[in-house]
Amino acid sequence: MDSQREMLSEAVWSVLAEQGLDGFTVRAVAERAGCTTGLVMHAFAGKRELLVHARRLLHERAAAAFDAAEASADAPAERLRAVLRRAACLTPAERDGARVWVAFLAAAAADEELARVHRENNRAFVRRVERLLGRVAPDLPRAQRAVRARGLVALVEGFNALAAADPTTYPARTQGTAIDDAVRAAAL
Amino acid sequence: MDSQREMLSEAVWSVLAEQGLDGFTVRAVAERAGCTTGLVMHAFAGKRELLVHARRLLHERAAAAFDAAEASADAPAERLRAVLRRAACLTPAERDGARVWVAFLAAAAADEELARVHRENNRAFVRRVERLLGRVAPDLPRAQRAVRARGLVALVEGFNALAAADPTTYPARTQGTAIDDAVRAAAL
DNA sequence: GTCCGCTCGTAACGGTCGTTACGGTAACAC
DNA sequence: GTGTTACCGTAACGACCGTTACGAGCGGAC
Repeated sequence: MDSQREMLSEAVWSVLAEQGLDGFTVRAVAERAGCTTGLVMHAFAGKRELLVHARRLLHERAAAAFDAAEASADAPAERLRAVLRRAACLTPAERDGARVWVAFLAAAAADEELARVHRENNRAFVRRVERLLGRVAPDLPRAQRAVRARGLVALVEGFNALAAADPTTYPARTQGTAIDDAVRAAAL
Repeated sequence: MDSQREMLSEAVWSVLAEQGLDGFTVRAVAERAGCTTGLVMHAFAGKRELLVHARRLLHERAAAAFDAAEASADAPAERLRAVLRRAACLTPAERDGARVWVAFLAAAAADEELARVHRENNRAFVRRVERLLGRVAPDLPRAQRAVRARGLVALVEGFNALAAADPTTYPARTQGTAIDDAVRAAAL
């Protein structure tokens, strides 16, 4: 069943957010999901496939959230701003997502398939930002647009990584205004 | 001996850069250092202390490199630019450092002491950027300076994290020009 | 009612982990 | 030369890991 795989992937997120990569074991996921390792190993071929599915599902949900954020505004600059703010983890609940993201990134360092999934997802996000930035500043040369889009992505993901470990130094208000400033600067 | 602890910490970096957090075992570190687990456990009380020492040493070396970068220029804007470029991992050799940084960040999610060390180090870096930015734009209100400094730090660390996993999408030239643009925008 | 196939909990296996205990050995005082 | 001490390699222990094997339970086909 596919809904069970999704439920298990959500358990993976929960474990990663709470216990980090070290605490991510098949047993911990099973306990979090309220089942035993038997179900986990029945739904997935192994631990690696469990991680990859959770990573892919995370991206699918994020992409859907970005689509909704885009549709929530009309002005090009407002659309870009809405997507970037959505990518940033500004609420405490979303901060768990940032911890999960860092865990996936660290896991990708030793797993080529996870690294490939990460690259695909991040490149899709870069293309989205490039497209939105192209609407905001149509006269911007392609090369400059590529640089500025990557800068915006790095800013947001950097905030995510840093706020996951130190939310006091990187509160939501600071992230929000820094993102707004960066969007304004990129549009010039 | 203290030089042995440094040598072991360098072995920790090497293992983290090459095999990630999963490959970080006491045995792997010993093999990389050309010794056995006996020496490792004699030099450190346990695996956790080994990680913490490697993290602290990484910060000390980075701080020294930042001091040197600051001293390499006279103009305030140039100093800020030099420090931020030093913080970014632009050469292939430095990219290992970014992978190590991501691994430490992920490990800090489950280890409060590692998280504390990370926060201390990152806050020190934020203060450094704030101080340099204050020289570049003395009239900037304190609150705005705090926001812009954190934005610069997030940009650089975001580039590090993203380039560690996908150096093709985030080449050195792109990072460098994005950082230069951001410094210019922050100085206004 | 009976059989079958699917689901998933249970138990165990081999392996690797962090850590501990112990012994060999080299350097040094005398 | 001999005793002492600190260093560190060796081996092993208990714990926990991913994975496998197996069987109980159960709904559907006929």
